[in-house]
This record gives sequence, structure tokens and C-alpha cells, in this order.
Amino acid sequence: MNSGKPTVFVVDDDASFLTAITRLLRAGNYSYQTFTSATEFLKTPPMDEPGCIIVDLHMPGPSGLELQDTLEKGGNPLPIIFLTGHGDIPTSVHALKQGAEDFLTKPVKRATLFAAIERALARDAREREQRSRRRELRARFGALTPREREVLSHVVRGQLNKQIAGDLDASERTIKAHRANIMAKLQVRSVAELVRLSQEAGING
Amino acid sequence: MNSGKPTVFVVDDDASFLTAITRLLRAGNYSYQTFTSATEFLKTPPMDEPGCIIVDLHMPGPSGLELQDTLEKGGNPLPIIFLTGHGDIPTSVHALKQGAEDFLTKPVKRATLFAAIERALARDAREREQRSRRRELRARFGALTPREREVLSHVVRGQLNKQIAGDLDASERTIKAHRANIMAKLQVRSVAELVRLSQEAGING
DNA sequence: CCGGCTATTGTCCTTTGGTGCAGTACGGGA
DNA sequence: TCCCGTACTGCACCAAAGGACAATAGCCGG
Repeated sequence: MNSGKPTVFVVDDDASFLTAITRLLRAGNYSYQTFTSATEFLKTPPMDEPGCIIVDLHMPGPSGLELQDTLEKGGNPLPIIFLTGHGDIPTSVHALKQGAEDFLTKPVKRATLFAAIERALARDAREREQRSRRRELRARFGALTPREREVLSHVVRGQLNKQIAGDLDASERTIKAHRANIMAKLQVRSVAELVRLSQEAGING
Repeated sequence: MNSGKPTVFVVDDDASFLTAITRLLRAGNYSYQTFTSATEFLKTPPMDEPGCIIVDLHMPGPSGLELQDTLEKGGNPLPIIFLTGHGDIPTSVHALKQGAEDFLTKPVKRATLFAAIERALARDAREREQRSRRRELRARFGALTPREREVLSHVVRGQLNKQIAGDLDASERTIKAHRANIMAKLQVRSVAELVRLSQEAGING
């Protein structure tokens, strides 16, 4: 498990700013890692490390917004806190709508930054939890055969075995067999649990 | 039903701005209504009218942000679009985090404004739909007696009648009776539907 | 070619769920 | 005081679900 202390990733091309902020982070007892460009940041390993990102808007190479886009498309993005000296309102609005955790302006007050970091880390933990749960469920559903999935979709709609049998043009006995397999593979013991699990996994509507 | 054309409510103390924007709205074929202060807006009937709000930040009396707060506490808020000439980043961030649909700056381009309005109206329709559905469900759940609710919570956890009977210290027959009542009152015919409905209504967790 | 997985179905039996019919008991409102 | 809703329960019956044991058939990879 990768459940160590979360890391604050700082991406900023301004060396003096990096110095200042790392001092702050050290004082706040945060683990951190710095990068001087989005490109440099993206080169690091796929990084499934918990944490958050503090990023400047304007940098040589990809901007902060572009970094956000890229990470988002990547799948499991870390929460992003923008921290910039030359932002404007449309940009901040865009960033937030894109899912940024916060958009702060330099100079930033220590308390403000720390509060934002805490929110970002909390959010990351929450989302990480959810993603992992979801992956786990997807895996279980992945073990189902196509036919079983078909049966499942009818079961969670509350249909009786005989109805399902009719719909799928099979005998009731067959449905019972599939049903038993489904329950076993998904590790549930009641229809109620089955429905809940399906909902959680985002299967069926 | 209050399903007529949605209304764009404009709250701004600047008369010349109101003139300009209403001209725009008319051109865009929107129904609208104007107010020169948050107070004036809040005096209007409870307003369960579909639509959205375009509001200035700084006005005599309550500011746009305060109006947002008030509406939010009120229960069924309309989506809010801030439109201001003198905003700053922290304010825009705050407004968006508070749930504003958008935060635009004057002067605003016609297309930008219309796009924002469309998003806001779409969102309102969606939320309105959801709220109404939820209210309907709550009403059904409201018809349940305390004891029935108790039984329900066990049922949706997938417990057997005999287990529920044990937990609630009653006979299995009694549980069956409650269960039948529940199914009737909630208008469902299967446990699957029951679980889905409970989830949707935000009951049990 | 064989073992394993999937899909299919059958019979038999047990456990659960659901319903009809009936009766007791309590508390509040007409 | 009487009626109604709520809660509770028993008996009997039927329907549905689920498990046990078993078998057939097609497909795929070793």
C-alpha cells in the first residue's frame, strides 16, 4: 500500500518562490517535492502517490491550466491548487470549473495556503478511497460472464426468475444457476446488497 | 405545474446596465425581470419559478455574495451568474465554491453571457427535476409509521425476515405484515426497487 | 485430444417470502 | 363511547428462491 504521508508537489519556474514556499512547507511539516516546469513534473513516474499539487499559472512550456488538463485526462489526478501572481478572473473561473481545488494569489498568507493544502489533501484521500473502492468493484464485476451480466441487469430491476427466463429465452433453472454464480462472484448474500453494489459500481441505471 | 418558460432575474443597481442587458435578453428571446437591489429581489414571492439569476457584486444593501448565501439557505436556490465590473480573484473563487454557476466580468460578450445563461438554465432544470423527484419520494416515505421505517432499514440491508424479527423482538409474521405495508405505501413490487428508491431518497446509508 | 469454463437444463427438497383470514390490544379523535 | 389506525401474532397455503446432485454440449488453450 502507498499510504504514507502525502506529498505536496510544487511546480513553479520561479526559484526564489520555490525557496520561500519550501521553507513554509517545511515549517508546516509537509513532505514536498519541487519542479520548475510542468514538463519536468510530468516526467516523474506515473505517481500514484497521495498528495496535491501547487502550481503557478505562467511558466515556460505548458501552463498550469494545461498541466491540469493533462493530469485530468491521465485518470487519477491530484487536487490542484493554483498559486499565481498574475492571474485574472476568467482564468480563475476556468480553473475552478475544471476542478481545481483552489486558486490563490501571490503573496499568499501562510494560513490561507495551509488551509487550502489541507482541503486538497483531504479531497485527495477521499477520491483515492473512492477510486480504489470502485476499482475493486469493477474487478468483481469483471469476473462475470456476459450472460451473467445480462441476468444481473434483470435481477437488479427486481424481475422474478421466471420473468428473466422468459426475457432471455431460457429455463428458470438456468437463471437460478446464473444467479447463484453472480452472488458468489460478487460476494453478496442478498438482492439488497447486490443492488447496492451495482449502484456503487455505476453499473446499470 | 410551473413549467413555463424560465425567467432570467437580473439584480443590479446600475440603471444603464439594466437597460443594456435587458436589451440583450430581449434580443435573445429570454423572459426576464429586473431588480435594483438584493433586498428588492428577496421581497418578491417565494418564487418557485424556474430560471436563473444574474447579479452584480457590489450594490447598495446586501452584496451579490450575501444574496447567494441567503438564497442557498432558503432551500431551492436558482443558479447564480455573477456579472461585475470590479471583482477580484478571491471573490470569484469564493462565489464559485459557494456554487455560483459562473462569474463574468463587465463588459461581457453577448455569446459568453448567453452561454452562461444556457448552462444556468439547464442546471436549474436538472436540479428542479431532482428536487421534485426527491420531494415525491420523501412524501411516500413520510407515510410510513416509525415501526415500518425501522423494518425498512433492516430490509434494505438484506436481512431475512426472521433476522429482522429477532432484532426487533417480534414475530416473523409481524415483519411480513410491516413489509407488505411498506411495499404498498412506497408503491414498489420488489426488494430491488425498494433499495433503489431508498437510495434515491437519501434514506439509510 | 483432454481439461476447464460457460451455458444449459432437470429433479428433488428446504427455506423464504407473500397473502388471506382472523383475532387481540392500545391510544387518540369524533 | 365507538371507530380507526397501529402494532402484534397465529395458522395455512402457495409462490419464489436457493442449494444439492447430475448431466449435456460447445469452445478454447495446453
